[in-house]
Amino acid sequence: MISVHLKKLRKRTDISAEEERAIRNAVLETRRLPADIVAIRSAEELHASMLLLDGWMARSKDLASGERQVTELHVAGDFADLHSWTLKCLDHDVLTLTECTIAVMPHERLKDLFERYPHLSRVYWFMTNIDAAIHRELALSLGQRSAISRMAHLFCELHARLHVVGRTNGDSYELPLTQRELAECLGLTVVHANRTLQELRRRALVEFENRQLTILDRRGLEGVAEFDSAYLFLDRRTL
Amino acid sequence: MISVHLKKLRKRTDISAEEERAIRNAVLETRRLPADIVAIRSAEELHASMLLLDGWMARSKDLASGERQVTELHVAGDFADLHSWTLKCLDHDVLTLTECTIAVMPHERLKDLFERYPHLSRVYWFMTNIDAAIHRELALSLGQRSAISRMAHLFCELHARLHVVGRTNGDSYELPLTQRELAECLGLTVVHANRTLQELRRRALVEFENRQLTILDRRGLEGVAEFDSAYLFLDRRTL
DNA sequence: CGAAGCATTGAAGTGCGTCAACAATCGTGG
DNA sequence: CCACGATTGTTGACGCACTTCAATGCTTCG
Repeated sequence: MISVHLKKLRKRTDISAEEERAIRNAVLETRRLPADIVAIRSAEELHASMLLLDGWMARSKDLASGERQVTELHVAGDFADLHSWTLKCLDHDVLTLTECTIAVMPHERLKDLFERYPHLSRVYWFMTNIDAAIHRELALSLGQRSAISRMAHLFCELHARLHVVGRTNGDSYELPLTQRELAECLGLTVVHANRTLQELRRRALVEFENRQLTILDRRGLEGVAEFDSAYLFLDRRTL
Repeated sequence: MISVHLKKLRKRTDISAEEERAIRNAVLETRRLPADIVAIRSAEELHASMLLLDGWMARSKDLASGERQVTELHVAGDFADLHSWTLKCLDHDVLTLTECTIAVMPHERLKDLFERYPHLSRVYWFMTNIDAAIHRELALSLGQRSAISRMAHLFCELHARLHVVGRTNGDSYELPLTQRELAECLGLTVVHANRTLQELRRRALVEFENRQLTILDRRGLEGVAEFDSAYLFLDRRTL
């Protein structure tokens, strides 16, 4: 199951067999989490990071009024909170959106792993830098893109990220989010997210039924989104 | 001059004399950059990172229409693009907002530094994680906060960050941004940024004259902003 | 001193939010 | 298997925060 994570890493750089063993040995246990729980509460002290092997998670922050912003979605292969290993506690909650399978990596083991394998230290640092790049693209969306462009952009990004880990089916992929959750990712109200989605359907850019998102017109969708995958750093490199 | 950077690090963790020497030795040269230039263009190949010693810089991304979003402001002591050492090229531009003094740290030397001092590797990884936390707080602002709350939040954040490096004067600090640049940080138009600023003045929360920002009512401002400095990780820790 | 950038103001428009109702779907227990 | 309550999706009417456009005065600095 952890192979989905190695797939993500190997899309970007070489990981030796020995390094792979070391990564696998850093896993304390594999666990299942039910859907719709707060897996990590903001500010709570942490001693392990969670590698998401299956299911969907989200990082979210909220205001006193209850308004919530999802700052990043996580799919199979993502480290949901690798940053907790230096931060010790998080500035946001981590939620499960579906039932999830996670691998638990104690911070102690991560420390050993990174000291023993400086290359892996660079690889994972690189991965957290990609996370930050995703955050910046989100800021661009929330600050400057229209609702329809924002939503189109999210659909493009998720396709690209899921493709890396082999979770797409042509131009289609499973997207188990409610419109409320979608709205929370996009800084919109549910009502407007609904209307925006309808507009994307009306323009024959996407379909979204039974938790399945299908991109009908890739060029068109990417055009509306001004999507350019460069910020996902999908090219191979030496680290 | 690099002492401002060490100040920032030592606010969070211990840096030994030997480590300090190593950091200083990683600097190839110190350089001055004029105001209002693109110091790094997005996607350009990089071989060194820039440590900002004096002046203000900004990371910015823009859309085809020319609309621009500033994703982070940088002040004295900040690494403007530490992430370029694993990313090789950036997903955003780096601009100078004022004349700047920077220390150039070649990626080769950073690699040596981090391999020789795993502790520093963790320290700098931690710093990039703080950057990401700042990004997430920005996403919350852009997605959920009102214009006035966003602006109040930015003023609070900058005060906290400048305080760490000793660049505040009580509740006052130099803020050499035009209203256009302020607007680009906040995802607003210049006109509305102007009106929002006036509203903050009208409520006697801040003054902003001659590039000098003064917080008149800290509690009030933090209240409007829902500001909580936890996401800046200002406490000391062992890494 | 003139030109260019910057701050400010007013009037009018609009994208998205709010409120409220209802329909469709889903999960659960009887 | 159906009944049900709860969650999710959809629609309409209306309101408002922010945008757009356009003009004017104010700095700043060659």
